[in-house]
Amino acid sequence: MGSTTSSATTPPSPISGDDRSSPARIRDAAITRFAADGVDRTSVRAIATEAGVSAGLVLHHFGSKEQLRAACDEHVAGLIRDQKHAAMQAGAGLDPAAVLRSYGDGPPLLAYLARTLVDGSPKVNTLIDEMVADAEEYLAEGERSGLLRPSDDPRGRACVLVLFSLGAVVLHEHAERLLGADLLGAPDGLGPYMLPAFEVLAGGILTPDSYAELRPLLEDAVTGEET
Amino acid sequence: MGSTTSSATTPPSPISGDDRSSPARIRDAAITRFAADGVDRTSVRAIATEAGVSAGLVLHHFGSKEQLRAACDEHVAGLIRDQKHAAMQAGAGLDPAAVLRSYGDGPPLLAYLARTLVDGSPKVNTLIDEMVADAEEYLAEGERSGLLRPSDDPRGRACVLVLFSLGAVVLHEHAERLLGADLLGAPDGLGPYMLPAFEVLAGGILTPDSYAELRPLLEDAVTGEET
DNA sequence: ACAGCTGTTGAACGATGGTTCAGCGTACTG
DNA sequence: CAGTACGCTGAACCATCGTTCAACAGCTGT
Repeated sequence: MGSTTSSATTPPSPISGDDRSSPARIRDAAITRFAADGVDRTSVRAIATEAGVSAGLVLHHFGSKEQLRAACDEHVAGLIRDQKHAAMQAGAGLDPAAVLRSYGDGPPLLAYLARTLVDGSPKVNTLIDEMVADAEEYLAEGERSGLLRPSDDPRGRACVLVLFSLGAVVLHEHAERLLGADLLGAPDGLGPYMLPAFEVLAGGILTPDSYAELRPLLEDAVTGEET
Repeated sequence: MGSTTSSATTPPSPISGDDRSSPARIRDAAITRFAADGVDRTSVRAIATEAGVSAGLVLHHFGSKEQLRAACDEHVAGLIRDQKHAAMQAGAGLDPAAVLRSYGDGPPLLAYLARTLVDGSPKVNTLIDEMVADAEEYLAEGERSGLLRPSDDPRGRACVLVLFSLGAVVLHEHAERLLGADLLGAPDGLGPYMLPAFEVLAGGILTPDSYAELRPLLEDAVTGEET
């Protein structure tokens, strides 16, 4: 769009009110586009347009699309870590995705994470590992305080809870269609998902009697198959 | 690769022992490649190579890559429905993915489903809706028989359980890394995931006291935000 | 004022991929 | 045996995309 005739005092800040440096603008534009359309369906030119720069500048700053993607992974992982540590001071508990929904202004972190979780990325993998470790610690703490039931396999339980929570985030499109719940946005609109999820996770679905009855059956079935 | 000088009695069955018709071979090859690499990263030529035909024939039979993808969606959805109805005679219960793991010989249905769940497809969407409806029915039956706890929101509970189960399947790569569990293969190797998952889903993670205590808090928080 | 550096652009190149098409061989039909 | 239809191939076409490169503008130091 030609505002080429206007002022243009300095190369930076060519379009609207965004006075950050070009690399930062490009990185956030890439995160936004990657989150919305996926990495493969996003072209370097589309990122450049979103950032208000030329395609050449994107490659000039980041070398290649793959390196840009790696930079986005690292940046998002860092932001999520910061957000998480800030939330740990407060006391956001079990849901590892809860701490990310409050992030409103910047790039769409949860949507980017949902994409990257299925595409695969070493940086995000270690982030997930950290989430599991944090969850395990949280669960142990809740166990000590009498809030949570003890588990036969604390680490396994932490892994499963993280998988459940992030899996629902990855399937946010279906959660929207099935329940009308927006898992990516602000905590508003979470209710239709959060209430039944809490019911299931808090109290389970089995009656106490059938739990005691079915438990050894499953253990035998699984261990019997693993010979 | 010329075996053009040889026999070639009939155009079909050009390579190894696969006497199915070319469209069926192409469709299954596409399902395999789509499941392994994703739709975007799979070229028509790669599908043709996997099926042992030329790229032109793929488009000759299916019109376009997108129509081929739609045909794969429909075929996989049909196979899953058959598999599900066959399993309903037996009695495979809660886990909607369990019925698909037993499918060993044909194309990788679960892996294809995991890809398509995030890419989005109308055909698969209605399949998921059916899974939720089936799960709700199963849960109601278990409720009546005294096996399962009653729920304040039966449909919400069914949705959440399907989301958890399919979400874990979509994140099978992380389940493998975190737990060493293979969520796509045969029921062997499921143990490291299934045991803690059963523990969480069956009995919940909260102690009965804290459940009764926390429950109204969450309800107030959610409904209070939804004004 | 001159040289040099940095940020930036626009055009161009090579590769890949989806799609089209003319032609070839084989099987059925009259 | 002639003719038509069909399955199938290989080459070619065109768009898109990642990437490279020469050139340009503004700032900086001398």
